[in-house]
Parts: sequence; structure tokens; C-alpha cells
Amino acid sequence: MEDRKLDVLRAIVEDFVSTHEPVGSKSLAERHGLGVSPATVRNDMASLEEEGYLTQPHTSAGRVPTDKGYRLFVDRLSSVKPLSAAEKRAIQSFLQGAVDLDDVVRRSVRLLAQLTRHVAVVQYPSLQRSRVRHVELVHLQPGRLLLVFITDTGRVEQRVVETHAPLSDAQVADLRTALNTALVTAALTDVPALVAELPDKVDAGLRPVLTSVLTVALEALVDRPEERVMLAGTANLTRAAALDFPGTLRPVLEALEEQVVLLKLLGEAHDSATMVVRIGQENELEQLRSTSVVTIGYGLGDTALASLGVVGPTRMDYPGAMTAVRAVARYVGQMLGSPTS
Amino acid sequence: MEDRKLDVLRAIVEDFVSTHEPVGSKSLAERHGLGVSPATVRNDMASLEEEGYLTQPHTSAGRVPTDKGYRLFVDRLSSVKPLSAAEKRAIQSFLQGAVDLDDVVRRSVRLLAQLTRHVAVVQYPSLQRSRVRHVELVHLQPGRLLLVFITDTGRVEQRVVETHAPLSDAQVADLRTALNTALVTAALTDVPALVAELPDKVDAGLRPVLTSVLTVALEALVDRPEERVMLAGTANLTRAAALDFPGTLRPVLEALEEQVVLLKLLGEAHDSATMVVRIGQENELEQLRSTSVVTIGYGLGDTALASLGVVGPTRMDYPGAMTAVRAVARYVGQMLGSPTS
DNA sequence: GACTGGCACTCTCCGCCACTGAGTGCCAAG
DNA sequence: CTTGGCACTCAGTGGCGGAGAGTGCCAGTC
Repeated sequence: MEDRKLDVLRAIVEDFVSTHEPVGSKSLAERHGLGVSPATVRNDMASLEEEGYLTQPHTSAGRVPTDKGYRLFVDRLSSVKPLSAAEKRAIQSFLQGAVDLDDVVRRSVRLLAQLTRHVAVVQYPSLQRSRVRHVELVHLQPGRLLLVFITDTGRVEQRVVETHAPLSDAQVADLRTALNTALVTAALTDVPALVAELPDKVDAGLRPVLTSVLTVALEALVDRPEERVMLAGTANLTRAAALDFPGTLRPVLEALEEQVVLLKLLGEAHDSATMVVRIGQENELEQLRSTSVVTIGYGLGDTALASLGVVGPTRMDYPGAMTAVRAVARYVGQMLGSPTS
Repeated sequence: MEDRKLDVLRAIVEDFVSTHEPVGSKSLAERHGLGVSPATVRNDMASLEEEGYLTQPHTSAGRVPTDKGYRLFVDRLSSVKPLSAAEKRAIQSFLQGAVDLDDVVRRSVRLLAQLTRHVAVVQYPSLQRSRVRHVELVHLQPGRLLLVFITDTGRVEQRVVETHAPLSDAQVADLRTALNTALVTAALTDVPALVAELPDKVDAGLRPVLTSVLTVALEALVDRPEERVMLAGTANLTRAAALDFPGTLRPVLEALEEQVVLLKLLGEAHDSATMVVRIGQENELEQLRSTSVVTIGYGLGDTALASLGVVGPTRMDYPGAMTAVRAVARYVGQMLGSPTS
């Protein structure tokens, strides 16, 4: 495709993103130093429209990029927008004071929402790749134990376990020792295998209890590990809601309230190097077809523990959003690496 | 005030709540068996308007209740709306499967949002009234400990502590023992006092470390204990947003994203018997002046551990919302009492 | 004295119309 | 291939008039 046509597309995307109004040939030729007349621009526009990169809301209006237009823009036309020094400082100081994992996630999601002025989504780091640091068993009441897993990413998982038969404190202590001996430093992915061998190694009297404990433990750690997602900045959706979201933003809000939906959004296997941008119709979820989603993995080094990203109108500042998402992912990854969390 | 005038007010509130349209004298006289003519109703309406219970959006429209009108309705005119058996079952089964405290809160808030079709807000149970069940100290790295508090309400608080000097495992064990001996079964409100005495009781070598640990512990448990609030059902705000919220629902969404605001909303000392209803202008927060807030405390017996409630348009079904809020509070209280959580 | 029917009045809402202006498509000339 | 010119299209705006809902008031009735 000729260079000038691409320039025109880029100019239209940029103008439309900043003004929220269909952009016409005249103002376009003026504002961007294209060096050609409006008529020429019109020809290019007509051609771009024919190829599906632009549409007109109505015959006598300017042009608006289509999803396909944004896609081309993102893939070939947008230049990376570096963060300002001030932004970098802001990110760092914002994340610095986090006291625990929860706090890291909470701060990240708010930060990302503020930076991009969109809805931010941050998934809790997966337990899958982390290791068991310590297992604690607390005797709550006769017949009821609290099982607490502490992992090296600073995450703590807890579950109540019913043991049917009451246990003595000594038995609980034995159990605790057995669990710790077997599981500490093990990768969580190996836990099921290790657990299978455990019953043979303990006192016969403890075996039924152990089984209950292990069932719960497995469920807590393996079956539903990364189910949690934190959200912030929904108020940003209302920024230009009438323009960006056809009917209401109702379906979007509803979708964002569903953890399952959010997980699906973030769920595709990311590594922390590649960013995924889903534009409008490219989204699998019907209700999010009027939004664009920018996600990336984050974690330790280049193995991703989880994902984070933003959800906004298709008319979004893609370079800006992408830069912010990438930067936050990098910083969060660092925080997890040197675990203040 | 004469009975009939009150009947008229009640009828107007009920009609307006269900239709969302200003209600006129004719339809009112017809639909509710008031036994008087529209003209009479008009007289009563005019009188109610003069007293500030009603307004007209414009001269030739029906009447709409004012905040003061809703207030009178809530105080004197609304009858308690009992839950259906199906609703009770729904509540119970919805809350039953909760696996930990987090899950209890998450389920409650979603349940409340579904029942009322408003925004639901649930505060995490305060640590103030609970007791220390166990203190765990995990050696993360040399010079870095993870301090985990487990309370009898099932809540787990964790903090990383920098100890400056590295410790041996034995020292950590000593510290753990000392902490547990001193603090287990103590009410959290007593922890500061107990903690003050602690340094005298341990090995001189451990004192500086102990001090760091204790500082962090106090901060975690006392200074910012009930800071967490969970939210659900924001999509419900869009239900009739244009009608209920003058400009946009932007300010409302923004307010609801601020934990601080939510805490203030819930923060007034509730016990689990009295419900607080704030209608429109009665709210202290500017941004929530177009909403009504229904809150109640919940907890063990009649001492409240925290609050929960809903936020909706002033035009809300108050009896319904109040019933739902009260019911959920009761059930959640029960769940905390028999701590599956 | 309280209620009621009747009536004039007030406004919003809706559809209609003409006008304006931004923007387009096309064509013929450079 | 680019450009200026020109006719055309169509959303948006404001004015206007009729319809309808609802009110306030008044005089009459029980």
C-alpha cells in the first residue's frame, strides 16, 4: 500500500482518538502537513474505505477508523511512545510502599487505571509456578483445622478442613511436620505427586485425617488457583460512554463483573514479552465487542505468572495504553522478583 | 397528618418506584382503591407539595416524591416485606459453599447485589473484636521474615518484616514461640498492651528484631485493620441511569471506587439490630447525594464486626432493599459464628 | 365543611419544515 | 496523478402547531 495512504490512515486514527469526532478531508490536510490537497486526501480516504479500513457514520460525515483500521494502525503505524521520566518515577513510588501481595496487586491495578484512564485488570500471580515455603496447620476446634499455605511469591492460601474425628495437639503437630517435610520447597505443580505418596509415611491412625487435609489442600492449590482478578477504573468507562458504546455500557460493566470473563480475557498464555491487543470485533466475548483489550503477561524473568491489562473503547490511544501496560507489567514483575511482597 | 394524605404519599412512592414516571392524580385515584375522586387527590397532593414531600418536574406533570417524602415513607409508611421461602433458600445455598473468609465476603456481596438489583457493599469483618488464634513466622530469606496472623474469625493477615540483621532458624523459632505465648487467645484490642511488655521477656539478642516485628505487627493489625471493602453490582446502576442520575453516573462510580469513601459509608458504628437509611441529600458525600444508602452491621450475636449494605437510586424499593440487607447481614453473622470460615 | 365535576390553563412532547453547513463524489483541467 | 470546482447528501438546529397529560381553581352537592 502506498505510503501516503498509510499516512492518511494514521492521521485519521490519531485525530479521531483525540477529538472523538469523524475526521474530514479538509481539516486533515490542514492539520497534518501532508502536502496534498483535500481532494487528494478524499481519494485516498475513499480507497481506504473500500478496503475496509474506514467507515462513515453517515454519508455527509467524516471518516472513522474501523476495527480493521485500528488493527493496521497498531500493527504497522504506531510508534512506541516512551514513558516520561515523571511517569516512571510515579510508577515506582506508587508501587514501592506495598506491604503484601494483595497490596501489590491493588496498587498496580489502580496505577494502571490512572495511567491509561481506562479500566485496568490485574490477575493475581499464579500459584502454579511458585514453590511451597511453609505449611501451617492450626487447631481451630476439635475436629476442625485451618490449613495455611505460604508460597514464595508471598501468597497465602487458607482453607478450613473438617477432620471428622477430633485430634490431639500432638497429632496435629505430627501432621504439620509431615506436611512440611514432604512439601516445603516443592514446586506447586509437583504437589499432587508428592501428596499421593504421603499416606504411607505417617502413622496409621492419622491417615484418614491426612486424606481430608490433602483433598482440601489440592483443591485449594491446584483446582482453583488463579481465580482472582482485581479491577479498577470502571468510572473511566463513562468518560465518553455515549459516543463509544452504542446502547449503554451496561453489558460491558456486566461482563467486567464476572471473574470468569476477566480470567478468560487475561487467560491466554502470555509470556511477559508479547503483548496481545484485541480490537473490537476481535474479542471473543460478545459483550466486549465494542471495546479493545490490551494485555501482557508478567512475572519473574520471562516466565509469566499471570497477566494484566486494560479494557477501553476501541477508540483508545493504543501506543499510550501499550506502553503503560508494558511498563506496569515490568515493574510488577520486578517487585515479585525481589519479594517485598 | 390525616390518614388519607399519608395514603396518597405512600401510593405515590410505590407507583413512582415501580413505574419511574411522575404520577398524576387520575391514575393514582384509579389504581389504588382510595375511594375518592382525582380532584380530592389533587388537593392532598398540593398540600403534600407545600409541606415539601413532593415536587413536580414541571408544572403540567405528575408528582414525584422528594427526599423528605421518601424519608417519611421509610419511617412511617413502609411495611416490612418478608422474604419468600425461595429467597431464603437461595440465600442459604448461596452462602453455604464458602471456603474461607474471602469467599464468604465475595459470595455475600454478589448475593446482595442480585437480591436488591443495586450496588452491594460488604466490609470485611473487623479484626478489633476477634482474638489471635495463632502467629506464624516464616523465614523467607536471611534478614526477611513473613509474619502471619491467624484470627478466630478466620482472617489471615500477613506482612513482610525486614530484620536488618540475619537470624538463625533457632532464633526465629524462639521468636515465634514468644509471640505465640504472649498473644494467642488475646483479644486484638489488647495486643498493643501485651506487645509493650514483650521485649523484657526475650533474649537480649533478639530484642531489636522483635521490635521490628512488633512494629509491623501493630501496623498490620491495629492501624489499618478494616480497610477492605468488597463491591458488586455496579452494572445495576445503569439500569435506569438516565432517569435517576442527573448528569452521568460518573461521580457515583468514582465515589464507589474509593475504598475510603466506602468505608465512610459503612463506617458509622452499627450494631446488627439497627439499620441506617440515608436518602439522597442526607448523605454526607456530595457525589452520593443522588443515591440512597441502606446499611446495617453484622457480626456475632449483637456485637457488630463490620457493616454491609446497598447503594441505589433514591427511587428504590426501600422495603425490599431493607429486608434483603437485614437478611443477608443475619446469615453472614451466622456463618461467622460457626466458622466454616 | 369536605368532596366532586367541570373548565381553563400550562407545559412537555412530537412531528413537521426549512435552513445551514460540513463533507463527500465526481469531473475536467493542469 | 493531483487539483479546483461544483452539485449533492444528510445530520443537526430552531421555529411552529397540535395533542395530551396534568394541574389549579371554582362553584355546586351532600
